Amino acid sequence: MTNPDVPADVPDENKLIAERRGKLAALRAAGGCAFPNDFRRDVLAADLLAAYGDKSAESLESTPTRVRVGGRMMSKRVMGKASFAHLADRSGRLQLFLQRDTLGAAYEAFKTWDIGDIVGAAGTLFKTKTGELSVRVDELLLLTKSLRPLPDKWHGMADVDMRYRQRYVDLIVNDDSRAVFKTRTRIVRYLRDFLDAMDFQEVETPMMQPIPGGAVARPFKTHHNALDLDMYLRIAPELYLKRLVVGGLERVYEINRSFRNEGLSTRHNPEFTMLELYWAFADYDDLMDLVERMLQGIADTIIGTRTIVYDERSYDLSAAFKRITVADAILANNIGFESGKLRDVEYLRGVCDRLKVSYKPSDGAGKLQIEIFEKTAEHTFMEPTFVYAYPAEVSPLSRANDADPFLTDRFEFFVAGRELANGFSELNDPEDQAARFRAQVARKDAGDDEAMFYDADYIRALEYGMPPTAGLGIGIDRLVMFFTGTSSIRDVLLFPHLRPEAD
RNA sequence: GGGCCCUUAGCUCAGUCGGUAGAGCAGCUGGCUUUUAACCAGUUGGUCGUGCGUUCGAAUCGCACAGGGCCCA
Repeated sequence: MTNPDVPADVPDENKLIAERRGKLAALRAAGGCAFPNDFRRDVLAADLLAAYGDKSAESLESTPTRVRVGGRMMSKRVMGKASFAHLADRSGRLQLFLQRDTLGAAYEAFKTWDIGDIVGAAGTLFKTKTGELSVRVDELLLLTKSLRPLPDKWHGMADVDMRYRQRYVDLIVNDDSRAVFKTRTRIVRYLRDFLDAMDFQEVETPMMQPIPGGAVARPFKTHHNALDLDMYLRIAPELYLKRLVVGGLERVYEINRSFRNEGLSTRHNPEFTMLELYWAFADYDDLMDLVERMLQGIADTIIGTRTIVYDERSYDLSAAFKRITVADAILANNIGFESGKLRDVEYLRGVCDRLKVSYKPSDGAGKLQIEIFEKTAEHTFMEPTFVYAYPAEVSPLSRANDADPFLTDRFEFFVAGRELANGFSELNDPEDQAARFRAQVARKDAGDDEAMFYDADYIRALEYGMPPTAGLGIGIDRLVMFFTGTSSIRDVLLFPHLRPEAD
């Protein structure tokens, strides 16, 4: 019953693991290689199912097909002198049929193998009585012994905490988890193809920055020893990408991580992936059209339909997306709001008080408008909607509107009540930009630790002249959430950040 | 940060009124040459998240802590 080869020096270890460790020890003791790396497979499960799944049992018998397959054993059914097992490789699953009469000693060995072991097998294709394409195996090898038991084959791994902490187990066991990450990869691939086709150049800019810029957020701080220099993990690549536009790279983009020192939630991870692109000789109207085409393209190409179901609601991406100004959104969602007082600081403070929204004495009408907007309007945008004409006060990098400099030519894009994208015509007036940086520094001095730093080199770059440019940021994690129907950002991050595991 | 809920075998979960801990899967032993949540018989496995308390007696009641989930800010 108990295996005599179980080592004595792991007394506290789980019995199931000890059992498997004993089998591995026996394998080593028998000589030969316990972890061989000379088995080569010549085909994947899914390719076989696609090519031969529809063939009749007779045609498979009359023209025998030899295959070599390998993967993780996911199930094992021993019926005396014959057995079935399912093998999973990166493409899918395939059934093996094993008989003592053909395999001999290897068959007896197989009976001691465990679910989770990595095996290699060779044989010929056939169909079982129930019509499942299978391999009649005549060569069988154990390639990697698995020491830890996998979760219940039927229920899988349900504990969400464990799914995030031990993603490798989640990926082995949960097909839909694997599918989400496959879709994520394809969406990112699509975005690159889309932009490459428009002659955008993909670049990589610093993630460690002496002056963090490009967004309003609290940064992570770190230190470079050799330079004895405090540095920050970037909160956005924006200012570096626009330096490149100054340098003549008229169409650039970057898809990579930014870092913000904020709390964790179902919508926030401290590191997250953003697409940022900068497009010279274009404005924010062009960006809205581009976002529309991008999302429709993802729907068509990756999802296969423009009707996206998210959180039990369906969203049709076919029609042109709605467009509404921040001011109109406030008026539409605050009954009795006096439209003539949208820029009246005292009036806006009164509205904030009624809404129990906190604000700072230094907040102007623009900032107060956004507080009211975020509290009352933002979550109402279920259908895909561009909200535009953001106040200059909260848009320190956006170009002022020509007709009304209180506003900027900026939009944010919402769907399912969540912000997915932020775009604007870029501020390329170096004197205006310098003044806005000074205003941000004043906020920082007043205690706003999310306010921006003054970036003198960025001003210097603008002074060489940046062409009229439009810039866009898209949160890739949230985008993937929307298209995969997942409700937590942790479901679209392979290794989301969690509190450290207790001992 | 606040409120509510969860934590029991490797996994998925039961556990009544406070009275010495249960199932299925996995494992182990035996049987079974076309099964597919294979089947049949037998069987091993527990710091009931951690600590303190109430009690003759705590998985169960109370308090604190840890981790997680949902809602709110």
